[in-house]
Amino acid sequence: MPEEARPGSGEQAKQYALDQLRKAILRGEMSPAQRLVENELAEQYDVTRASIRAALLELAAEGLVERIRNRGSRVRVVTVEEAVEITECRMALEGLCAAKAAEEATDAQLDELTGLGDAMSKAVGDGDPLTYSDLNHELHARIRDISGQQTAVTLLERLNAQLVRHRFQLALRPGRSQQSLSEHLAMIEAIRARDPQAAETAVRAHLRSVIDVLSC
Amino acid sequence: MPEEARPGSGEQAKQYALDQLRKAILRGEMSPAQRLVENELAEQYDVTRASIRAALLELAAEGLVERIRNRGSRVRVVTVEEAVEITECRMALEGLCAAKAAEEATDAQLDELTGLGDAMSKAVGDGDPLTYSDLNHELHARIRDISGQQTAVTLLERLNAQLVRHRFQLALRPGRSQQSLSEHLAMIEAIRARDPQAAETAVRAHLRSVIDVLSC
DNA sequence: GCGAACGAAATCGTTGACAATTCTGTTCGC
DNA sequence: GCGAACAGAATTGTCAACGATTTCGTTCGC
Repeated sequence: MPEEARPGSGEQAKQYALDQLRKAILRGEMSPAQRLVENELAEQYDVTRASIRAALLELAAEGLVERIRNRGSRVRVVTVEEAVEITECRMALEGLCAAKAAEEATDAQLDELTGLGDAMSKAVGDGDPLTYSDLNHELHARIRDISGQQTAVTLLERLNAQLVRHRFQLALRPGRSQQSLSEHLAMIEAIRARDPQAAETAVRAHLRSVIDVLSC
Repeated sequence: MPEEARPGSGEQAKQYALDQLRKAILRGEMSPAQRLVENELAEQYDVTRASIRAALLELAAEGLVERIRNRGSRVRVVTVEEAVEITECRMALEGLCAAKAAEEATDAQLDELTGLGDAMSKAVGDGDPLTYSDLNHELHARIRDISGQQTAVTLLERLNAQLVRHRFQLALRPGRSQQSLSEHLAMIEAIRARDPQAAETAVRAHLRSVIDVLSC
């Protein structure tokens, strides 16, 4: 355990604890369903229990941890059924974002998407599923940002955070990258054509295929 | 101010404070952008400041209040632009719910929707926009529930809570009820026909028209 | 030997006080 | 008269201790 003191004293303890905890959960450093005891975390991160408590409350609102009255907190375990539900919601919301992105993207932004597509093609060609997975995530994030739909962006970021554990599984399936790649390229092409309807359809088709892979 | 003591001592103070505050905000008892001072609220609801604090944190996560570091909390003011964004997200998510509802509704549930439609027609015929607005809300809620998509239901409930203030405005526009009614009846008809595609389209058309009314 | 009541340990919920930050009204210098 | 520095008040953020609830191991009765 590193137990390093936190850097700037001006930094707020609760925010620090929140960031550290979220990072740890997203990195998968907490095993699923692991108990999160407030006292232990307080000592580990060198903040008071009240700060940990506030952070855990916020993480619970984000859906990353589960709190049970007088019984403590655990990292939330997302079942396959929930992962499917979450992906269905992503389908709806990312479809919206893609349509708006197709309408509002600047030429520079379109070039950026094209570049991402090329990098993804290369990663698949090189047989590098980890890099591909990262680029995959970056592409979805860029489309969200380009849409300018702040409400949808916030919702999607929360939803995605809950899927970290299922993402690994998905990325490493043999043959998955190839299919995924063509779907992603279709998304990019539709946005480049500034065709909202086609962009939405492409994103939905892609996430539909993610759901199919998830549920088997 | 009633300043009544809370009923069961076994009830958790934070939960009590959270419920009371949420209710007060949803009822519009807090004027927009009103400052929410932790000490005042603590005294008003007869709980400690820590409980109020935890409740405010949770409400902030729900998007009902806004917190600024060292400056306090206010009830969040939803601009028209944000209301449009929120309604766009509703369009995506309620479209999903309607499609699933069309697939999974039982006969009894379909009858219930039909009954709601009849009541809505009657309310419009009677020129009773308030009752109509309530039924409107109930219909959307029932469709959500029937879909069984718990993730979408949770997201939608949060989004809807943020729109309370804009709902009144909308309901009282002259002639609005008639158009809204026909859109709602179309939604019900599509679900009764167990046609997911049509149901989604109908819901989207309805919310698209809500957006049009909102933005002018 | 087995189940139910009991008690100790662990953990969360709550409390009141203290420290840090921000805002506001005032005064000083120009 | 006007803007900047300053002190005071108000408010939030943090802390350590106390009280309540749940859990788990133990013992008692049958």
